[in-house]
Amino acid sequence: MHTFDMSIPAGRWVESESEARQWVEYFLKTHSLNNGLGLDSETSGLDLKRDQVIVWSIADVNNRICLPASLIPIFKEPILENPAINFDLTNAKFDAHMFANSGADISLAGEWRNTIVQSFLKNENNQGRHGLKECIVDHFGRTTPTFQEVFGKVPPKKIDKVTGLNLNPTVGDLIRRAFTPPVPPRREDYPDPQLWDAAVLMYNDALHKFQSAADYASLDAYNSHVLRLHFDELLTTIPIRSNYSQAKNLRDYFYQTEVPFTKLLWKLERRGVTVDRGHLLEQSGPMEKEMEEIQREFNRYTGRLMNLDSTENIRWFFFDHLKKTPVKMTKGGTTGIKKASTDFDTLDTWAGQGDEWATKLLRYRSIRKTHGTYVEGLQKWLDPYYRIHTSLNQTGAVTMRLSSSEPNLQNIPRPSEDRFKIREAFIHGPRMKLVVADYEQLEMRLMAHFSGDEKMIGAIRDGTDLHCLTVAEMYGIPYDDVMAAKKAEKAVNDGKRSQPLTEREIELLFYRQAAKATGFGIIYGIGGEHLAANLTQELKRLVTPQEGFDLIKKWFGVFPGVKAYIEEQKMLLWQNGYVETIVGRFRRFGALQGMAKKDAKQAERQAGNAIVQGTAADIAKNAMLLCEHDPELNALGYRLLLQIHDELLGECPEENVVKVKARVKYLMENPFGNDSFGTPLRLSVPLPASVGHGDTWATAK
DNA sequence: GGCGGCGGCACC
DNA sequence: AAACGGTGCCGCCGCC
Repeated sequence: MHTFDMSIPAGRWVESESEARQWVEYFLKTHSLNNGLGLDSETSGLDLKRDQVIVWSIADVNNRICLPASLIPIFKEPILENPAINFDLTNAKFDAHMFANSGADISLAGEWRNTIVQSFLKNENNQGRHGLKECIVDHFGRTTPTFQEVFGKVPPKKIDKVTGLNLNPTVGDLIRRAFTPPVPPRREDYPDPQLWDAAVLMYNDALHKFQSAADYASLDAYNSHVLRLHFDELLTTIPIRSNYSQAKNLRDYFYQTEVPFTKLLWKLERRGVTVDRGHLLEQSGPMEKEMEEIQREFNRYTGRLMNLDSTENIRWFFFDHLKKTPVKMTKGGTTGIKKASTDFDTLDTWAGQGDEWATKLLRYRSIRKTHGTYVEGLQKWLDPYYRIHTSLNQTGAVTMRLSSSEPNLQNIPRPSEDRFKIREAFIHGPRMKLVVADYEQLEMRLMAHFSGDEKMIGAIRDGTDLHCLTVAEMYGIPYDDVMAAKKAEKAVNDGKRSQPLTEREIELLFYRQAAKATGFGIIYGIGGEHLAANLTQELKRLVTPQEGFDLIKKWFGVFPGVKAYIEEQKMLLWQNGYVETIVGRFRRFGALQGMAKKDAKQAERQAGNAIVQGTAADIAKNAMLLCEHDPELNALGYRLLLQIHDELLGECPEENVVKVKARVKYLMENPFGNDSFGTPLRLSVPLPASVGHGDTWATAK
C-alpha cells in the first residue's frame, strides 16, 4: 500500500448539491491565486466518441474533491464554461472529449494545459515517462496507486452468444461500483450477532474501498495541477533565442503555442472528416475477387491451400518449392533470427527477371494492404454521420510533428500510387467543398533558408526548378535542356505529345531523378551506399555505391553553403548536445563524446533532420493556429479538418471557396505573422502553398 | 482470447 | 538490409 503523505490534502467525496455549490464559491474566490485548477475524470471507457464521465475531480494546491457526473451542471456555467478559469490536465483532449460527451454542450472554456506536452518540452527523450504517474515519480518521488489497485482487475470479455453483449463487468462497471457509497447496515436487520458482525465488517471494507477510490480519483486532478506548476518553473529556466517566436523561454512557448494547439486538435478530432462509404464498398468487391483469383492460381500451381498473408508460407513457396535464392535477409528483431526476406525489394527483383509468381504476389500484396487497412479498416471508424474522427497526437513524434492514430489518416495512399483511389472516399459535408492546401518543397526551402546558400536561395527566388538546376550544375549541361526534358515528360503524360521521349530526354530525366533523390537524402543525412541502393530500385538501373558517393559530393559542390551549414550544425551538436528548430525548440541528444561511433553518427543524422523536420512542424502548427483563429476564415465558414505534415485539409461553404483559398494560402505563406513594425515576418525564401478545392481529397485542384 | 514481436508497407 | 529522418497499422504467429 501507499503511505499517506501528510503534505497532500485529503480527497473529499462531494455528493450533495449544496456542498457542490459551496465548492463552486470557494474555487471562484481562490482560482486566481493558483491560476488554474487541476481536472480529471474517471470514465466508462476509452472511446472518445461514446464514453462518458462517471466521476470527476477538481483540485487546487489546498483542496481536492471528487464528484459524481450528476453534479457537472452545478459547475458548468460558473467554472467549466468560465473563460477566466484555466485547467491543468494530463492528456487534456481525453477528458475534454468525455466532458463533451457527458452533457449537452459542456465545453471547457479556459486554457487546457496538458502536462504531457510540458514534460515533452522539458525532455522529449523521456519516452514512456511523460504520463502523470511517471512524472510524479520522476519529479516528486511519490508513487501513485495504479488503476488496478483501486478498482481491481478488469476481467476478460465474456461475450454472450445470443445478445453479443459482454457478460463480465467493464471498466465502467468497476468504476461505478467503486463510487457507489456503501449503505450502513441497520441493527434491526441483523438480529443474529454473528450476522451483524459480518455486515459491519463488510460495510467497513466497502467504506474503505469507496474512500480510496475517491482519494485516487481526486489525486490525479491534484497531481496534474501541482505538476503543471512545477513544469512552469522548470520550463521558465530554459531560454529560447529565436527571431521567429515572441517567447523568451519554453514556458512562454508552451502557453503561446502548444496550449492553444491542444484545443485546436480537439476541435479537429471532434469535427471529423466525412467519408463516402459507398466508394469504399464499391472498391471492396473487385478487390476481393482479384485477391481470390490470385489465391486460386497459387493453390492450383502448388496443389496446396496457400496462405498468401503468411510470410512462412511465402518463404516455403519461393525458397523450398521454386528453389529460388534469397535476395536479402530480414532484420531478425530482438531474437536475432534472420530469415530470407520476401519483401517488396525481393519480389520486385525477381519480377524484373521475369518471375510471374513474384509479379502476382506483388499485385496481391498491394491489394491486400489497401483492402485491409483502408477499404475495410476505415469503415470500422465511421460514426452515424459518416465521419471519421482520428486522434491527433501532439507529442507523437520526437520532432513534434503530429501523429494520427485510430485510425491513422496521415498515411492514406496517394492517388497517383493507388488504383483504388481511396482518397476519393474523403469528401466534404453538405453544401461544402473540400479545400486542400500544400506547402511546396517545404523542407528543401527550409534547407535553403537555414544554410543561406546563395545559389539555392537565388534559384528558389527566381522560380527555377531546383532539381533541373542541380543536374545542370552537376554535369555542366544547359539548364534549359534539362527543363525541356521535364516538360517533354509532362507533355507525354498529359497526352499532348505523341512521339515518345528521346534517349537523351530519358537520360536527363534519370539525372534529374537522381538529383532529386540526392537532395532528399541529404535532408535525411544519407550515405552514398544507401542512396545508390535506393536509386537502383527507383530507376531500375544499377547505380553503384561509388556513383552514390559521387552524387552526394557533386550535389554539395553545387550548393556549398548547404554543406557548410550541415558541418556547422554537426559542430554545434558536438558542442551542445542538442539542436534547435526555428522557434527555438530543442532536440536533445546528450554528449556525443560518450557515444559509440555508430551512435554518434546516427545522432548527427537525426539532428540534421530534426532541424528541418521540426521546423516544418513549427510552420505547419503556426499556419493551423492562424487558420483556426482567423476571424475572416471563421466568418467564411472555413473548418480546418486535418493536417498531413505539410498539407492542410479543410472545408467551407461552396460559395466562399475563392475567398477561403486566398486567405488560407496567405496565412500558410506567412506563418510567423507580423513583426513589431507590422510587416510580415518572413524567411529568406518564400514558402508558397498551392491551394485547391473539390469534392474529394483526390480530385481537389 | 488477449498481447507482443515480427515482417511488411502506407504516408511525409 | 543498409551508415535514411519521422510515423501507425495490418495479418501472422507464438505465447500465456
